[in-house]
Amino acid sequence: MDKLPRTKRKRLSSEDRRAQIVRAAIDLFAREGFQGSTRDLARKIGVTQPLIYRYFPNKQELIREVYNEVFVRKWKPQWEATIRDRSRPLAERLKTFYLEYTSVVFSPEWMRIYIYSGLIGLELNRWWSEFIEERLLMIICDELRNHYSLEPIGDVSATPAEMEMLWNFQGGIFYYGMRRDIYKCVVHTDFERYLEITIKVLIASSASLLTGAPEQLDPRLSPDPAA
Amino acid sequence: MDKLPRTKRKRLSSEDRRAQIVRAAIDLFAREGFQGSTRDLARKIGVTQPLIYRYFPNKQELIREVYNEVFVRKWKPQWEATIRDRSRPLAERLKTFYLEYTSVVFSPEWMRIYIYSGLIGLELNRWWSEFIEERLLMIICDELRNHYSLEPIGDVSATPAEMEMLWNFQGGIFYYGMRRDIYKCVVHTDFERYLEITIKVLIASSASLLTGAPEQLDPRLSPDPAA
DNA sequence: ACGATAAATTATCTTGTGATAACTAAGTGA
DNA sequence: TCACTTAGTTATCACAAGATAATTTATCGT
Repeated sequence: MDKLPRTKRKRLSSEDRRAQIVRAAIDLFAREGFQGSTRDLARKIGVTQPLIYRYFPNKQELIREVYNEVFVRKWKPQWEATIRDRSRPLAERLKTFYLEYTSVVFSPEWMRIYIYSGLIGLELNRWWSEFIEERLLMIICDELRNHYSLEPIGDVSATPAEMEMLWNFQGGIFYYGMRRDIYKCVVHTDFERYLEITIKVLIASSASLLTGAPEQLDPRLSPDPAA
Repeated sequence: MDKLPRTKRKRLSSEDRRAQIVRAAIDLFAREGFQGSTRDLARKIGVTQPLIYRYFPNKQELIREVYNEVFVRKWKPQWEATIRDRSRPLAERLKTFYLEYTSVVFSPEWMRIYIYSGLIGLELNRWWSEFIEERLLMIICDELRNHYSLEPIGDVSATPAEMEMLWNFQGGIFYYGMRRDIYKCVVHTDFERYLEITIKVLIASSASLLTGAPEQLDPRLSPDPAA
């Protein structure tokens, strides 16, 4: 069919070709799930299908590599420092972090592959949830406690109610992306606004959870919470 | 192989067989996604594979039937009345409804098929999201406004901020089920407790959204909010 | 320029799956 | 009881997909 010019078309270095295959695989699997065929994959990058098997012993290994690329390599350790930087207000730190985080996570590749893998039973999602819990939610929990001047997480571990509150927060953000980017639903506010609201709700609800003293939820509609 | 006794093994009525096929298909597709084969399906119910094609012209039609069974037929219109029943406190109505609702939705079949279909691009999920928005969130919005003695939704339509707040609430509940039943993560509180907390947060956050007056979030940890 | 190395292709095997057509036999009614 | 209807089976096709072996050829060091 569309045979591209034969000359100058071949012989990438081993590493380049491998990287190219992984990139194309991410795109393919995000679109069609892991049943996307190696033939389609090969066609996408203009090589023959058996070439894939020079770089990956089987399809499973290719899928595993896609995982690493899409999930593991995209988590920036510096994010943890951003959330912990107490020279800035907590709400601001959370907003900064989540804008960066979602700029990675709110992509069709990330979300679709995440979900496909969860359904296919590859235990990735549980692993990722545990990762999020340890590396993100625990830190936020710590900062929320600090915000209300309570003991850090090191001393008293997060309560079930705290964890669920944080998961509710995290889940809501994830679901916003699902509705907007996967289901293509109409969302009612842009993400930044959504984030502002939901962060305020988080901080306010932990107020009552932690101190028993409710805090103003939405400053827009009431006087400055300096009271 | 395991040929079952030949006698007395055949001739279900057309309707019974059809229903049996759909039931088995729900189970199969929930487990393996829509690429689950008609052969596996037939084997499950002990008939030959071509028999499926006496009841469904092709696999797509079978999938469509699975949809109807799993989603459309399981929504109970009376749920809407439950939420609207103003003789009971709003928090109580919401809890009652969501306990019933999640007794349907928090099943591997429902959730997995929901997600598979969303990824496969069968527009079901968008359709369902719109359904939820119209038949559930709008009603809750109405009741929240009534709770704070504001105009009903008929007069002033839901604001973007209200819709997102409600989606955050709904999404959090959905995500709880995902983590618990699909990803098999450890959840930190049982669902009933989670529901109580999240309903309180919803009502409290709409307080400030609607009236500007914050409400007590968690009565457990503070004095009676009669102050 | 040449020959070794390895990148890439061709040809092919096997298996699984959606789908169809022709045939078989269980139940039912006159 | 016999024939008619139809639930169910057998046999088979076409094709897509993972995987392998044998072969070809681009490229690079000498």
